[in-house]
Amino acid sequence: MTVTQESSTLHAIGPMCADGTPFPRPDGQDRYTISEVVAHTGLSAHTLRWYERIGLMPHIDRSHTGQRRYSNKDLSWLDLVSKLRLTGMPVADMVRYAELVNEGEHTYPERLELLVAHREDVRKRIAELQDTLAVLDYKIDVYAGAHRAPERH
Amino acid sequence: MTVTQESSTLHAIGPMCADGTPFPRPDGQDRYTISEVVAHTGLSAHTLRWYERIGLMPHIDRSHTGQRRYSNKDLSWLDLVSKLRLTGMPVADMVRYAELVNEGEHTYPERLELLVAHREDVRKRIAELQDTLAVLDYKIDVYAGAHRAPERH
DNA sequence: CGCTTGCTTGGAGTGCACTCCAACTCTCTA
DNA sequence: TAGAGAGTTGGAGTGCACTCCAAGCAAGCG
Repeated sequence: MTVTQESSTLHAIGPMCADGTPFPRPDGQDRYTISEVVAHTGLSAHTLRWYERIGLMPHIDRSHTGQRRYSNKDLSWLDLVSKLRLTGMPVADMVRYAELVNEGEHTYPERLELLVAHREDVRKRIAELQDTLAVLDYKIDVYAGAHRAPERH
Repeated sequence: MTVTQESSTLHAIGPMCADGTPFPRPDGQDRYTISEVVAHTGLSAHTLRWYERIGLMPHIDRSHTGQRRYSNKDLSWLDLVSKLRLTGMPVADMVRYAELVNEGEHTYPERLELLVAHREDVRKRIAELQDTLAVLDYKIDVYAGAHRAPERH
C-alpha cells in the first residue's frame, strides 16, 4: 500500500487541516495522540478507547510510556467506521467487519456480502426518509397557510 | 372533521385491508382492539400501552369493561407517529408535539416550528446517507472486482 | 520542584426505547 | 359452563451505545 493510496480515503493532502494542526502528516511521522484524533474525527476519547476494547480497532501503536499513537491508517479506518455508524450500522456488525479485515484476503467475499447488505439497508432508509419528507412538507404547508386548519394534528 | 378528511392520512378507503380484516371501518363503528391495531401498525401491544403511559397518545376510548378501543383518528395519529419515529424523531419531541396538539389551535406556530426543524434534520440525514452510499458503492466495486485489492479494509 | 494538563485503566453508570413479568380479568367458542 | 386466548396493570428488566469515574502515571513549563 502506497502513500497516495493510503491518503485516498482521508481528506485531500495538504500541510494543514481546517483547524491549523498539520494533517495528514506524512507516513512515518503519523503518530497522533488521542486528543488529536478526537479533534479530527469528532469522536470522544472515551469512545475511541471503547472501540478498541470491543475489538472495533486494530491494535493501536503505543509510545514508550504506553500512550496511544494513532497512524494515518487508523484514521482512515475511523473515517470508514464513522460513516458506517452514521448510517446506522450496528456496532456488532462493524466489529464483525473488523474481524474479517483482520483475518486477511480470504474474507473478501464475506466482507462484500456485509457491505452489500448494508447498502441495501441504507437505500431502504433513504426511501423511507423521502417518504416522510413528503408527509412533513404536506403538514408544514397546512400549518404555514393555516386557512381553516383541515386536520387536528 | 369529515370522514374523507380523516381518512386522508390512512390508506385508501376500501372494505378490507391487506390481511382481510375490515379496515378502515366507517366512523361510528371504528372501535379497534389493541391486537387489531398491532396488526395494522406493526407496533407491539407493549409499545402501544407504553406510548399511552408517556403521553404520546390522546386518551384512548375504553369498552364497558375497560379494554382499549382505538378509533380511526387514533390510527391516523399512530400513522404519523410511526413515520416520525422511523425518521428518528426522539420520543420526547413527539410527546411535546402531542401536548401541543392537545392544547389547541393556538399552538400552531410552535407545531410548525417543530416540524420544520425535524424536516431540516431529515434532509440532513438523507444527504449523509447518500454520501455514505457513494463510499459503499466504491468499496463494493473494489471488492467485487478484487483485482490486486488496493486497500486493506 | 511544583503545577497544570493530558493520558492510562477496569468497571460502573446513563439515557433511550422499548420489552417483559406476574397476576390477574374479560371475551369467545364449543 | 368450561377452557383457551386476549386484554389489564405497575414495575422491573433488557440491549445498545456510549459516558463517566477514581486513582494514578507522564510531559512540559517557569
